[in-house]
Amino acid sequence: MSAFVPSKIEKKWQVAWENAKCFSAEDFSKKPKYYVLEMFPYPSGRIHMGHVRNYALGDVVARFKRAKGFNVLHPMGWDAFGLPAENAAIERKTHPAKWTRQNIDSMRKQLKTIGLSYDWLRELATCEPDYYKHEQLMFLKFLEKGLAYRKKSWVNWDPFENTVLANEQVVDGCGWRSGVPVERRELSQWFLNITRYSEELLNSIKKLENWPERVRSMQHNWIGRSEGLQLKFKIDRGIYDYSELEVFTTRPDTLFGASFVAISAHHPLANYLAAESSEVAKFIADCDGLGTSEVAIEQAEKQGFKTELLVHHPLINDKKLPVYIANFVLMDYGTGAIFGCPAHDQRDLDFARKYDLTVTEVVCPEGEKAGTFSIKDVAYTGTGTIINSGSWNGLDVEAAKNVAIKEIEAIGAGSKQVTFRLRDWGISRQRYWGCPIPIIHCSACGIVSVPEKDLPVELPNKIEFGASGNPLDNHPTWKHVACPKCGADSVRETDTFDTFFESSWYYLRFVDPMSKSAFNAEKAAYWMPVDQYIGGVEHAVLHLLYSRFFSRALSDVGYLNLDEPFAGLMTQGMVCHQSFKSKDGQWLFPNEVKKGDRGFVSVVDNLPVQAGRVEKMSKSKRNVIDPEEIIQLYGADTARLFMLSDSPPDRDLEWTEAGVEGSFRFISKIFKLSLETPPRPNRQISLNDLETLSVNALALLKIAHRSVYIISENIEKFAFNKCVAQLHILVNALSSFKEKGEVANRIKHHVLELLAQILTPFAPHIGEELWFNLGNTRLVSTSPWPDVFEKLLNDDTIEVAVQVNGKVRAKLNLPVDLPKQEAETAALSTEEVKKHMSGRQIKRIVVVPNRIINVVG
RNA sequence: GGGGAUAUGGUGAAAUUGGUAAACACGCUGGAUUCAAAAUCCAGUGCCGCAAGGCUUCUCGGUUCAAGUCCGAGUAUCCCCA
Repeated sequence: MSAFVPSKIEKKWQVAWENAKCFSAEDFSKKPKYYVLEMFPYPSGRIHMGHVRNYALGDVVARFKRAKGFNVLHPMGWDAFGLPAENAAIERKTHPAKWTRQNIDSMRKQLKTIGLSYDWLRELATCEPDYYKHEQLMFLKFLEKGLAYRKKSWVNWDPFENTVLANEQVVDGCGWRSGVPVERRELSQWFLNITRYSEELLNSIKKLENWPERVRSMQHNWIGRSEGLQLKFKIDRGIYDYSELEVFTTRPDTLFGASFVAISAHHPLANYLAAESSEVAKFIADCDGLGTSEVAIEQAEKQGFKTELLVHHPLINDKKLPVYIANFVLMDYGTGAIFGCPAHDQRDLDFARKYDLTVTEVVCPEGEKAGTFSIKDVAYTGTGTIINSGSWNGLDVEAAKNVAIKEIEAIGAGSKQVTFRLRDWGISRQRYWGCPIPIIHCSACGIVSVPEKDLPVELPNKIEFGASGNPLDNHPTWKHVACPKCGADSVRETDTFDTFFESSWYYLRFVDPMSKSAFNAEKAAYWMPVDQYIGGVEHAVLHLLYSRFFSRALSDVGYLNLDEPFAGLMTQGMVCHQSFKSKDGQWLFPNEVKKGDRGFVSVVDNLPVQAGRVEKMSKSKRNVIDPEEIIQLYGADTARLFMLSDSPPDRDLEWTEAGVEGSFRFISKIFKLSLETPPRPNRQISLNDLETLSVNALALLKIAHRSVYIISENIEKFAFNKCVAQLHILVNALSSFKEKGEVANRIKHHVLELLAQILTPFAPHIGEELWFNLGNTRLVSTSPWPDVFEKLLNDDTIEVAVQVNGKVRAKLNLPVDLPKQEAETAALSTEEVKKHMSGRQIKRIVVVPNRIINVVG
């Protein structure tokens, strides 16, 4: 018998699929449409196991839906702009475009060895002018509608990468890629007005029923809506044009506990003061060292600078509060100014203790007495009864908030206000390898859009890297251009878009990838939304939120009519592997380690190796397995099957050698079955044949049809691990079916065909091989999903557990739906029940039909 | 500090949503085959016990004829937010 060599069959079927063009999506087909999309990869040069898992998951869905009669769109492309290409350019002296395109070529080649059912005709790469020219036009349309604008703003500056980072790209005060502490700088930046949709983006989360709850709540928190009061404090002696200071608070109920007012270091008032006092200026400069992330600011020690200003408390006559400039007040949240109520806010309390300010308790928790309750080092932020607050005393916190707002509104000192945590999206990046922003700066006309006929603004091909700063800005000629309005010498915008711009609309380009416009609106209406989107949970906030914003913004400027781009979302867990460290503390690759008699040892010197945690595969920890090697050794089907076995998709998966071997054994077993297929019978079996079958043949047939049913159900639920378990059950049943003869062969042939069909979404190559060896001429990848003989799903008898006082004492095979009376009789007549009930009275008998009989005594 | 998730054999995990806990797989043990090994096949495998039997879903308590599943309190790990 010939052994199973995956490379002998896999290539063959990949070519067959390509020749048959069987995975092409058809625009406007009569079949119902289904759009399944996996997050497209950054072309780093090689695929990793995370990709294999992601795409194996998507391919199960795509192949299943296709077999179920859907017109499936399942495309793949490349998120091709980004910093690594520039780093590679510096390190290896290759051009980013060349490096990127080579990477795409080798990754495409690798992906094709996995046998994924993509419509490759729709492939796109975001670094091609044919792609990015459309987003330049989108940007100009956003600009016309006020959805894009330019403002000076404080940004996180990564001094290593010489670029601006979004808040989300700052982790623990450091750049997410560079790991270098970020600084604050003020720059003119382009912004997209995502906050215009804050309320809408928040409310629509409700509609995303097929998204994981976890992602929905992360988006909810990220947008961060809060209701509160915006109120004005009168400044005791006005300064410049300031006679009032406007603050925002979510706790208007604590107004009587206010003991100071604090403004951000970037508040305009602080700027005025800095101009006059070098002390203030120095304090503000210190604050800038903090970065702009909320976490960094929160963790830093609270510091303030006491100004000479005082403000009047709006509700207490003659009460004046000092004004501080404080490092923990954010300029771009609310009004950039707060009032501090130390008793009921921890930051305010820390601040008050440090600067010796009064602490007045105004909320009394339940169980405390108004006269004796006092705050020490921990602020009380819970609910309770209002005290020390004049006429508000006795109200609860919620009621007091409403009263406070009403009273402040009545005296004209402020109004109810809704504030969001979500900020507008800064999209300017000081980089070469991104989409140029189609703007020209003219000294006479100001900011001028590049006329549509001049699009795309392409990146210059010749470019120098290495000097600090933006390579485009350093380019000798590229930025110099005549103003489209007046013809004067002008300069181009040299910033490029944040690469999240490209990924915010690529799902729309797949709908119509050859279009001269961004995409055809009818095609978008046909295909959108994406029915099932699959990718890593690390994009739970940014990419998904930006995409949700984009579909709305593009609709508002006339591209289409769509709110939510992704109807269904599935987030997959990480692919993990054990990590190893040598004696001298170096991380080791898995193939540098072997299992010895006592734990792990190095393959080089047999010295013991320290086994580390099982954690996400990463280059830095070297606990990586290269998919290409796995596919060469075991084949794509094995790799795919392993990815889908055991762990549910949303959980982390541990890559183990033993597990892969197991999957390989299973695929080999099916290969063996495919070599011993019975001859193709001259007619298919039908329900009429059932009575002529042997017990074993009927049992096999039942298992097969149940498998079809169970696997169909579980694919819909993404419980692919349960599907694989059921495939094992079916294959085990087939291997132990030893009957010979014409009838047995006909059953076996039928069951093997079912197996080929339900196996194909998971392991398509061996599926095709088996299907072909059974005598089929059409590809299994294009065959419809098999029908279930419903009749075979149920048995005549069923095993029922007999309990005495809740403990299982016996098991009975009873006819399905046996009347309760008869079930009781059957149970009571068993030896076990008699034994355990001896000397007891029967109090009651609980009968759950087809499940359980519980005798209580 | 707030919010959320998870906790089941040696391991990854199932459990028809309140009804026979541990399907399926890995690993392990024994056997067959082999000169030997690999591969393959057969059998066993939650724990304690020779057995009868008892115990078992992180811990403690509760509801119920019946709890992995529901309720209350706690512990541990992870994630998000501050």
